[in-house]
Amino acid sequence: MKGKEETPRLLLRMYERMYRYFGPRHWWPAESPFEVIVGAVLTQNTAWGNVERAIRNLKERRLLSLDGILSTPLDRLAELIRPSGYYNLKAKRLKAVVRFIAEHYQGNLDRMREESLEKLREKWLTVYGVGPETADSILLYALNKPIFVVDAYTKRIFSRHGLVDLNDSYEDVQAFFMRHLPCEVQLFNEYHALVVETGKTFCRKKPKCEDCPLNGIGKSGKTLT
DNA sequence: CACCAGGCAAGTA
DNA sequence: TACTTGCATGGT
Repeated sequence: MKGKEETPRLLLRMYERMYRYFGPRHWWPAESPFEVIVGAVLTQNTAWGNVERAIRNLKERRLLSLDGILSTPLDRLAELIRPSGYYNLKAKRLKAVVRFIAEHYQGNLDRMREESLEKLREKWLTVYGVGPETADSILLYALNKPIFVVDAYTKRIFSRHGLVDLNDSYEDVQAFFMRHLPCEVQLFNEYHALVVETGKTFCRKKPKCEDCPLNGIGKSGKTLT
């Protein structure tokens, strides 16, 4: 009864700690909403640096567009995105994604933005290669819809602090954050970006927990793993 | 050298 | 519903 009511303040304090440590992340790093969508697929279980090369390859050939990806043969597309890993798989996924945008919205992302968050999420989840995190990343970072993005770092960090369970489902964890945080696009944008930065910096194989901005906060004063 | 990164789908029990 | 496996490059 009393612990539940302070969760919102705790989550905001953790946000403040990360923000003061790292500053604004300026996510998503892309020049256009379409580039966000492509990046969201390419970064699946892949380091962002590898994605940047793949995106650069597409840009150099001026193929980073709906028509560009639609008209590029599958093998050719796979070759261009090779640095991002899983390239055969991701080439198919990119094709499915651009087909979806073309067929349902005439290739117009502004039109897509007019639909409700709930409807869009449901539709994106039917697209081949688009799971919950990719769908939510697109909704938040390409379409500016207020939804909280969960990833592996989110589960690691917040389960370590005793706020969620490691084997909670994606939607469980997402519901936790959306229940306790103000529903604001800008907050969700910065929050997830800061979680990823914190995870990358302190929560990898050789964690330097002693400098983590989240140390000693909340119920578990322990360090991250 | 092994291990892992801003997941997902398909197959199995 | 809840595991398991394949997908693959590049950095540490």
